[in-house]
Amino acid sequence: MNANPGGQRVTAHDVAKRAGVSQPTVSLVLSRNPNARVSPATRQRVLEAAEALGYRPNVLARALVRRRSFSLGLVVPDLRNPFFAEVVSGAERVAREAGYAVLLTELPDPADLRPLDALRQRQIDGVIMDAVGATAAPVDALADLNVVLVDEPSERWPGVASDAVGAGRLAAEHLLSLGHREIAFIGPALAVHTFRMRERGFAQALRGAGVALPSDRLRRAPATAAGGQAAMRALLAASPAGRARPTAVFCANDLVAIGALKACAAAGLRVPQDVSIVGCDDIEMARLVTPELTTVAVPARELGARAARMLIRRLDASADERARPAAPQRPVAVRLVVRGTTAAAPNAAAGTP
Amino acid sequence: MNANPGGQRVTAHDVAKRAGVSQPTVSLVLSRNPNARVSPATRQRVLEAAEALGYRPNVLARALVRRRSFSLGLVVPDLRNPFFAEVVSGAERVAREAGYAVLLTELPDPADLRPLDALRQRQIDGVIMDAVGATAAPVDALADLNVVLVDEPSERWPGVASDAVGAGRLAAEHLLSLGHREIAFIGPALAVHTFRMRERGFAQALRGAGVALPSDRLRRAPATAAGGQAAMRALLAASPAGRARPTAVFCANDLVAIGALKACAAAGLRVPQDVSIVGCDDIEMARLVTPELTTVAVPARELGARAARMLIRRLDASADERARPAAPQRPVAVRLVVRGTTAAAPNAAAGTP
DNA sequence: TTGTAAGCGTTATCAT
DNA sequence: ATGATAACGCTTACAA
Repeated sequence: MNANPGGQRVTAHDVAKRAGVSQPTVSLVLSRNPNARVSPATRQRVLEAAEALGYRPNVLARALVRRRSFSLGLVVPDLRNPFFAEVVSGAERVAREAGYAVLLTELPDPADLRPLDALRQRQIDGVIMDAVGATAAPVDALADLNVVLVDEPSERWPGVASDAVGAGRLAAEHLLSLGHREIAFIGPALAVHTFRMRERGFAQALRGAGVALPSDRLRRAPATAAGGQAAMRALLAASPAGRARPTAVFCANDLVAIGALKACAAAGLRVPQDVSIVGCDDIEMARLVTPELTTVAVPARELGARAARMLIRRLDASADERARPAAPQRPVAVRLVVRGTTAAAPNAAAGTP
Repeated sequence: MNANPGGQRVTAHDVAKRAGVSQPTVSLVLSRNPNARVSPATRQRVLEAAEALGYRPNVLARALVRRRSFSLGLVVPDLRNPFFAEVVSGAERVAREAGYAVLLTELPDPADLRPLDALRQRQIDGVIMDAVGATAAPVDALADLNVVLVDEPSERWPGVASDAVGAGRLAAEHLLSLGHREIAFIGPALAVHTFRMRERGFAQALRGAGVALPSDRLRRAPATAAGGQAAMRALLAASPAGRARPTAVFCANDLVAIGALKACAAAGLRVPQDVSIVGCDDIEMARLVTPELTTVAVPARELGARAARMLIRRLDASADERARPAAPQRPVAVRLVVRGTTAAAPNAAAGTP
């Protein structure tokens, strides 16, 4: 059983026979560098024979002898997160157009690194890893593998990242320019680098403008809609105590912001009249909620595309080039997208930047 | 250059040398069926040597000789569509746990089938294709390939599908039971089978209850939020003519429904008091809009998982088993999820089923 | 310019 | 029970 389930019948040998040449000649004309010179006549015959037989080279065999599989691993925690889906989509497109196959794997449990091993056994030329807290565990699971990290800086491996500090700053400047002074932040614990930087950029910009971000206005929550909802609820509940309710909130990503938006609606607060909300990422969903979410757009797809390009460039480079650390990349620019969830602070003259 | 970019140093040969056995013996003890008998002593030595050297078999070499790559193609039109992302996620998990690699490729242009060829050259054992209108073009691009289709019935290849007719029926019954009689439908052109069936189930159930679905209440629109928004706007604009405005709308998927929801908000209509909306799919977004979307849940992840299981089962089957058409699968069940966008019809006693 | 020979790292079929 | 030996389909010297 299992005789040839994959299909694939005709080999370079068959083509050679039909063209009346030797098998290596077929290889020479079909796959190799253009400087391998072969007489136009035989080249023609080989091409015709290949065409006639519908020959498709066996990439696995080629990989075996060339020790290069032209395939890339692509590792994300969870494809259902729209941000990761964008990254994957961008990376896949670049890889495909460069002739690389993409071996996709989710890494639901960052402690279980067997998926990485499976990729290595398949002789991937390199791997793109997104937000897997790569700083910690995988050090030896990734040993002697060409790695490019997305949104997770590392001394050991090159990577691409968005301008997370800038994202936080943009959000802060926007809210400040609308006259907000009572401002809160909702974001996850500091483990994930990108979130940490967004928070830092935001806090710095506030501080620079002389606006405080006291600890009771800094809520930690999982980077999900449910997390944002709960945090916003807590924020609103806590406020009556002494201080005024915040008039604006920056959320570490759009899902959190959308959760916060729901919490406001549930509490009978109007957005943006009573409270302004700014998200981050600009996932599709941001345009689908009502009011549409003001957010900082992070080009996730471009991030994935860049990661793939960087990895492929490194693979094409010589071994010693690859050995020395890559020049740090400029972070990918982000931009503020003003939509419907932000407005001038209540009881304050706007436009005082 | 390009010397060994993939890593991978130690081979079965190295293990054999260290264990003092022949290389095939290593293969025998490590990879093969348990009925291959080898003395406990040598087995032990081989295992130790492999462990010590950190040996990882080269799956490509294995694939070459076994003519079985243990890798699957996974083809979707667009990963950024959350429904497809779910399908991919489900399929990937099953494949991974069964020891298969997943070669993911987007097929942005259904007319350009080169990505399929790239997969075939990599000797995939089979391929899962989602909603690629597989009925038309790919017939020979998929020739002698093990194919499983998702949500696209075909006489030629087996597949998995959700109960699309049932989805439409559930939506209709829900609206009817709420007392709605002035009902509209928004969906894309009839090319995609699943959408066609949802529409059919919906229309049939209405007809069965003696409720008409006149052509001016059947709007065609792309299966996107923008499409739904435009269609809903048109629906509201057209209504004043003679007939009463519809009190309820069923949308072919959640994105369309969310667009419709936005159009209602823009028109100053309250949902669900003035108009009820039902979506289909139950993507995450459905719970994030306000009010939360009533919808028919389609287990997309389960769909992907089933497709992978079906494909793998076929691959494990004998060639002649595979030759005869697979028994048609029961469609995956769907279920109504009542949330906030549906309510009793205005000016009508509810609960008259 | 082209054919011959060797080998990539496995598995599979034999002997022994 | 284990070791030679021959594939698998291709690329890459090296001869001719």
